[in-house]
Amino acid sequence: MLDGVLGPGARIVEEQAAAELGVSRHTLRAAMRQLVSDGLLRHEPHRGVHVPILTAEDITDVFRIRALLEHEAMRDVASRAYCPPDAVAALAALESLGDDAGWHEVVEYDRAFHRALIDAAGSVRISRTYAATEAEIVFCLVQLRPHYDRPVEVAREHRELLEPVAAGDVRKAQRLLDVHLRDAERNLLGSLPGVRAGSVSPDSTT
Amino acid sequence: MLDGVLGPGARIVEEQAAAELGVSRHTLRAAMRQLVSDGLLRHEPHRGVHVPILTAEDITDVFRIRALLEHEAMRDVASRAYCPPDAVAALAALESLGDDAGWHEVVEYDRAFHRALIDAAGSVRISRTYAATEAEIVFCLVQLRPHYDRPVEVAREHRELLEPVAAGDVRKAQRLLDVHLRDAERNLLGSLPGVRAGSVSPDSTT
DNA sequence: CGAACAAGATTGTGCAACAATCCTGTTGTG
DNA sequence: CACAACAGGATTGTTGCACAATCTTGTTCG
Repeated sequence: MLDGVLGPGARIVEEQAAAELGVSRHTLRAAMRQLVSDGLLRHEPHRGVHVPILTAEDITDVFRIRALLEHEAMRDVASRAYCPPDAVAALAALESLGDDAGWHEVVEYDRAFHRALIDAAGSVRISRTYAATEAEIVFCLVQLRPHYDRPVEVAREHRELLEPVAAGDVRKAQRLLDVHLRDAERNLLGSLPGVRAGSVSPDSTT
Repeated sequence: MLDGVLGPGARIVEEQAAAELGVSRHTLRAAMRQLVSDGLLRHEPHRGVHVPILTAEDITDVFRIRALLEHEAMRDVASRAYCPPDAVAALAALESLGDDAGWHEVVEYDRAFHRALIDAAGSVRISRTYAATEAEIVFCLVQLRPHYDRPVEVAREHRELLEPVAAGDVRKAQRLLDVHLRDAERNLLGSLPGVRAGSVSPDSTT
């Protein structure tokens, strides 16, 4: 629905958006309610909904709960030395990607890999929470368009991540996951503009 | 909205419920969507929403993510030796309760205590996730009405929990929290009826 | 120049209606 | 009698229009 076509901070006007999407206002409101509860939109009473502007704190916070969930899943999976088939498939897809692969493809398989790990933990509530977090993660990616490594690099890193899982080496798996997530967070924070154009608060020099 | 008046498994018919609450179907659907996203109701397309029936797996799952969130918050708070004022207040309220205090009051302050700990971790997403989990926890409590200790017992346990937090003893705080949560889970699982009356599946002896 | 005010825009909610889908009881057939 | 097809009612999903509540904006007046 808003895979990049709506800039951060953009306001969504119900009637206009409903007409654009060819649905009723009620239906649109229902859909937006869903997105608001997923954290993809912000809602203020009588002031409409708008695309949130990500701050460094937001990114840090997203990665905090992401790390929490993934570490739990990793501990669970690695302690059983269970290698999720979906993760293997995603890894294979990642490795088959050439250097000319699009950014979108890499992100897609990267997501699939991590999601496979999460789902393998066998908790519907962890999966559900991660789904919401994942939505915010791709939201970060869409807004920030960070630097990303060549597919072969990404694939190598994930293969290294999957190795100790299959071997049942919990400690090593956790350590690698920690590095992996910290790298991703740093990558995102690095591409965060210091001040977004047009939104400087002119309070001090009135 | 459904603090016990709606039994587990009960189906909610939109028109009827809307009339009862004196609101429009749209407003009711919006409210139910919210509750569904919070896990308090289940929704199946074209088949309406109904109050979920809790299984042992559900309780285990709820407590799994609850433990995850609380341990993270506990680690954060205890490592700073920070004693959340709201938790202290909740504890004081808990200690002022006599043995004749109602079940509802005890639960209320118990919730406030744990929520204070979570909020003190300073992550809006962790707080948000915990809010959803908390909703399911009280849902468990409402459905199962488990045995609960005398208020003075509950207060003592929470005071013991808060002590190492203030002292900055992360390890001890985590250990006590672990015991606390396992006890609560066991308590709930114990009060889970083996087979709920009226919903036995008559598949085997047709 | 700033505050009160009015007009317009937008959201929040309601009512009535209809298509799509599900559930249930009936009917016809072997 | 058992069973499948079918028709009817019930319920959900969506739509359109309407109006009150609230916010925003531009204007006027002191």
